[in-house]
Amino acid sequence: MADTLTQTQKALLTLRQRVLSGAISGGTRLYEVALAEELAISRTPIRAALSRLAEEGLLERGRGGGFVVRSFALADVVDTIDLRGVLEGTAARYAAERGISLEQLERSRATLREIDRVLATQDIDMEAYSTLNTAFHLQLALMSQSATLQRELARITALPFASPSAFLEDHDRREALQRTLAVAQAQHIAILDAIAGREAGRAEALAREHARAARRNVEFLLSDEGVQREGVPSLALVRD
Amino acid sequence: MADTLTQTQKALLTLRQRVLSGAISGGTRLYEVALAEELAISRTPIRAALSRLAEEGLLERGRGGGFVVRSFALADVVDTIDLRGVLEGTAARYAAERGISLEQLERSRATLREIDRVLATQDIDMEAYSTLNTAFHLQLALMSQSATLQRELARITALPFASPSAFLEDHDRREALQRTLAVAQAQHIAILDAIAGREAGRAEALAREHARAARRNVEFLLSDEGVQREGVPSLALVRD
DNA sequence: GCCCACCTAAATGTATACACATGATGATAT
DNA sequence: ATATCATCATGTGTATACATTTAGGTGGGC
Repeated sequence: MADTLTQTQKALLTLRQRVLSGAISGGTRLYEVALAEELAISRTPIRAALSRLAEEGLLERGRGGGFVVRSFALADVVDTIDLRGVLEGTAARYAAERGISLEQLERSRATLREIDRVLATQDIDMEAYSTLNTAFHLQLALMSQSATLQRELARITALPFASPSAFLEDHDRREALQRTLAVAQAQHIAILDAIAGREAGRAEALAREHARAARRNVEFLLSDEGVQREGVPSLALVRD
Repeated sequence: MADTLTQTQKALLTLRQRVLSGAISGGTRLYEVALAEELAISRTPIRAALSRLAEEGLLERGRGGGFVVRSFALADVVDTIDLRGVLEGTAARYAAERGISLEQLERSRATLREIDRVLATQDIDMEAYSTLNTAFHLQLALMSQSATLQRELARITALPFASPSAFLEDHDRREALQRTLAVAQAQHIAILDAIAGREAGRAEALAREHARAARRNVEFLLSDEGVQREGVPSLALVRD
């Protein structure tokens, strides 16, 4: 059967979920034997899963073997979001410098039109926005025409707090959210416009600034005025 | 005994060397059983080694399991070097924005003075230069005060052709080499000067341009006028 | 009282037998 | 002649027994 999950895949899904949800806190060492017993899976697939989680950047290899859950301070979160901005800025610059096909341009414009449609409604469908937003950022990576850049962006973006659509779920105040999304969409449009107009420097600067909004969001959430961090899935693995 | 290599380490060293040297060409699939027989090591440590090489970016996981040696086209090489420039540019900018300690500044200045000394001799000690050059680039990463950035720079730099000291071994013409190194050293000095003077934009631009020199070097080596690629270790895993 | 060596428990490292998935091959029926 | 299905070869997936390493505690000697 093709839909049967291997033991490695089961372990991978379970452990990834546990780490991302914060069920296992940063710095915790993961012992193969303990996990094997608990998940009723032998050590071999557990090791394979741990190894892949290390590839994803969720675990670190400890000295003398073993794996430890990676621990992220606020500074790490901010730096990682900024780094996404730098990489997306580079992607935008490449897209502008190298030029993109009419098909690519039209596809991205269509995505932005759909986002406009979602934002026009009174009660915004956040899941739809999130999907479309992620799609636009993915298209931006593709427009760079650099496999290297796509790869590194995918790596960074795999961290939940560095994803382009992080921190969208938890806005308690509707009007603040609508304003934020309107600004973000204006930046999307400007980035694509700069790329279409071959304005490389402008495209890069805009994409950097776009990520900066996410950074402000985090800083607000983790400030005293922010909501409880408990309710924010993207921040589950961030330590105090 | 502490100096005894585990089987995994043996396999890792052997396989890494084979991939880096080009003994196994890009796109080749690596079979566990074959490697296990050949290296007289059981499959378990072989798998562990392959997994770590995938983490290092030298192998890719194939569909349906298995590992394949990653294949780099010229475009990938150029993009990766450029990416190093972008990341080092960001490191330089952070260093300038955030400020560095006097100890850090003096340490880097000392490194640059040593490079000056090496370059002043008639017959340049390339190994000494390479070591010092690598040290300076490492210090630049540290000055960023961003663990995230340090991590990503280390990842990129692990690829032989993206290392700051790549392509130093194979210059046939001495005077061209001396000119290249003099320019590079001038850039080093300017970058550190910009950081010390808190000139963030200048620091970033200079670090980017510094990587561009490596890019020009590759493009020359792979052009018709360049030497045979065979003699260039850094390019062993680059495909035609 | 302190330090060093040894011991032990608990962890990872290793080998290997077997299970399972997949794709190639060839025989057979239509 | 071709399509289909059984069979087999070859790969990874999994479990498990055993080896090895190492950290920590405990004892003895100085």
